[in-house]
This record gives sequence, structure tokens and C-alpha cells, in this order.
Amino acid sequence: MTHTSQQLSELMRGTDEVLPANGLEAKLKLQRPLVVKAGFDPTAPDLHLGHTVLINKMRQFQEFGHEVVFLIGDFTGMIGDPSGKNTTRPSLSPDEIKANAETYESQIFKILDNKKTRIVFNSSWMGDMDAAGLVRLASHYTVARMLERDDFSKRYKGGQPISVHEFLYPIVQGYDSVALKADIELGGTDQKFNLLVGRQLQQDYEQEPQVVITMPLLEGLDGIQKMSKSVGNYIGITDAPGDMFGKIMSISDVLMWRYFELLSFRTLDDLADLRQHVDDGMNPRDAKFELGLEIVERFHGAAAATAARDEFVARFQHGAMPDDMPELSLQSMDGQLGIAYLLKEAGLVASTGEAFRMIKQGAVRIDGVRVEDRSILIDAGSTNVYQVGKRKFSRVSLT
RNA sequence: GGAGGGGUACUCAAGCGGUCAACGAGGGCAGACUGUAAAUCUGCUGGCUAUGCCUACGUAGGUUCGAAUCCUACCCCCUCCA
Repeated sequence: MTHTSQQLSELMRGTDEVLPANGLEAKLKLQRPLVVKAGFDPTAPDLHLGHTVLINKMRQFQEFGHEVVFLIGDFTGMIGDPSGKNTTRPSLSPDEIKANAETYESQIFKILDNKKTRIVFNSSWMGDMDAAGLVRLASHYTVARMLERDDFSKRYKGGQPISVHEFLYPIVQGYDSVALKADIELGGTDQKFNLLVGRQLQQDYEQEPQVVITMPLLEGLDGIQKMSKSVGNYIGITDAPGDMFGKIMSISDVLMWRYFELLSFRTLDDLADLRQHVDDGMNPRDAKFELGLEIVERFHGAAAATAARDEFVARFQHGAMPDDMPELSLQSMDGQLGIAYLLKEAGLVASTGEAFRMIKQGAVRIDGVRVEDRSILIDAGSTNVYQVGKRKFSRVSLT
């Protein structure tokens, strides 16, 4: 096992909070594999890089020889983490949960070592607990403490309803730590309260309380809002290599370092060197290339990564057409088709109105030649590459 | 229960009988400049194969030549008093 102080600095990397502050060091000094727990929602796992921040941290623990437990909260999923909005969720069927778990596995093992990862479901202990057991469990926590939770206290003071069962969510999550005898629990900053409940319950059950490590929510491509699918500023881990690379290239220089910190597996020393190179005049773009290569390789392999990079260089540094683009054929009317209508049908613009705007602004090209006239007609029998803006291409045959 | 304020496009927010597809800001998109970075400048930002037509200002009606703007009813939010 790597020396404690070395482990400590890498494990502290990118963390938001470690509670108690010196707790991690104390746990590491035990010189034994620690049980590191992180819980995940059983609902459809459509992971993006933001989610991987946590998984990357799990990986670090794993690499240092600790035991990582990937907990799927299928029981807690029945409750739903209280947000004040949807207080209950329809519980998933066993089949759905199984399917979601498999999706998780196919995605997380690009990061974690599947031989060293324990996947557990909290229904496996909560499902067997009877009503009396639940009452006993609930007796370990007080309402006053529960109301310390930010959204509970806000809702309570604001006269908003809080269902009794919502109190069970943090309690059950906390009990998971008892059941697993967790040494460490990882979670997002929004999980802080729940994670701390675990500590208190462990103490009540006469266990050494876990150390809580919260990880920040990763900023999305815009660098401001947290990465999320609904905002559209995300990089999905199933994104195609080219998209993934391109999205990484579009982030700002400031954000690049943030991504290096939270997403790269390179050591802190290595990153410090890279930063020095950039300070000494290296083009930050080239540092970004390295980030892009590393990330794409993780999810798609080395060959796909270099191909994505080469494609990017050809496209944007040498102005080449992309190698592969959507190809489709459209039916003409009276032997021709208006350009705006064609662009809409090809899916390059959302509406003909947008097509006209794009043409007016000089964003539309046919075979690389800018379209100046919004009313041109395309003849049937032709096959051309249509382009809107820098990124949207389509090869359309008109029949 | 009483008094008052408000619901406008992705968001905030003007407009208060015609010139309103609706000021302005943010966001987004595009163009220029670049490193698909930042910053900056410019333009666009309802739909329709389109010098016109259609749909939109909480919902449903009404007044009017004409309504986001006036009237009626309904729904929903907020503030103050009890």
C-alpha cells in the first residue's frame, strides 16, 4: 500500500469537504484496506462526466488498495431523495432495477476495476427488515436533527408539507453505512446531510463513524452551471469519440484545469508540470488535446482517441470536410427543392425560418461554397454536402 | 374572512386600444477575429417552400373597424390585515 502521505494528497484532490477534517488521515493510518461506499440512484443511469467525478475518486481508493462498494439504492429509490417536489417515486420493478444495474456496470467498469468492485443493493438488508426493525432504526434519530437538513427546515418554516416517510431516506441511507461498516462514504456536495447521518447512526450502533468526503458538482461546458443533461451542457460517457473530443476542445482554458483536476488520472505532479509548460508558452490548446485524448481513450480506447484527435485537426486546423456525416436522400417536388426546405428536411435547421436566417448570416454552404441567395432551388439528381455553421454537415441526394 | 398586487416569447422584464411577432437585458445561435478558448465587434433569435398567410401576451367569452392593452367569468401566484 502506498505511503499514507502520498495517498492523502491524491485522495484530497478535488474534494469539496472532508468531515471531520483530519479524519481521512486517521483512517489511512490504520494501514488496512478501508471500506469505501458510494450510493447511486437505481433510476436510469445515463451517466455523464459529471457523475464520473465521484467514480474517479472511488477508483483512486481502489488503486490504493481499498475496498470500494458501489451501492445501488434500490430500497431508498422507493422513497426518493426528498426534494420537496416529488416526494414519492413509483418504485421500479425488479427487472428494471436489474437492467439499470447492468447499464451501470457496463459504464462504470470503464473506470473501476470490476474485479475489485463490490456491487450491492440496499434492498438486500432493508428488504428483510420488518416493521419493528424499522421502528427501532427510526428511534436512533431525532426530529430536531432531521430538521437541520436545509430543505426540511426551509419547508417546515415555510409551512410546506413534509411527509413522515421522507425522514426515512437519510435514515436508511445512513443505515447502509452501518450495514456495510463503511469507513468512508463519498457523495456529491448535495449529499452532505445524508452522509453525516451515516456517521451519527454508526456511532449509535457503536461503530467507528465513517469519514465523509463530498465531491463538487462538475461545471458543464459553459463553465457556470453544473453539468446536466437537461441544461444540455454535458459530455455523455456514451457520446461518440468525435463529439466527446470536440466538446472537450470547446471548453474554456480556465475550465480545462478544473477538468484536469477532477477528470484526469494524471498525478498532481504531472499536472503541475503541464501547467508549468503552459505558463512557459505551450499553447493551451495542446494541453487540451491531451485532456481530450485521455478522456476519449477511457471510454472508447486509444485508437478511437487518436482518430478523434486527427479528425479534429483535419477539420478545424485544415478546414477539411468531416469523413463521415449523415447521408440521406430527399424527394424533390417538380424536380427541385428550395434550399430552406431542404435544410429543414435534412435536419440541419429547426425550421425554414431558421434556414433563411442562417443563409442571411452566411452560415450555409453547399460543397463548401457559401450560399448567398435564400431562394435558390436544388435540382433533382444532385448529391451535395450541405453545411450549416461549423459543425453541422449532411450529404443529401435529391431524387 | 377582508384589502391589494400580479400572470407577456427559453429566463427576467417593458408595453396598457392601432405603427406589436411585441422595447430592453440575460441566454442561445450565426458571422468576423482565433486555438471549435477567453475577450471583443456585428447580426439573428414564432411557424409556413414566404413581398403574403397563420398562430401567439394565464383560460374562456365579450366590446370594437381594430385588443397584449377595455369589459365579464374562471384558473393560478404573491403581499398585507384578521
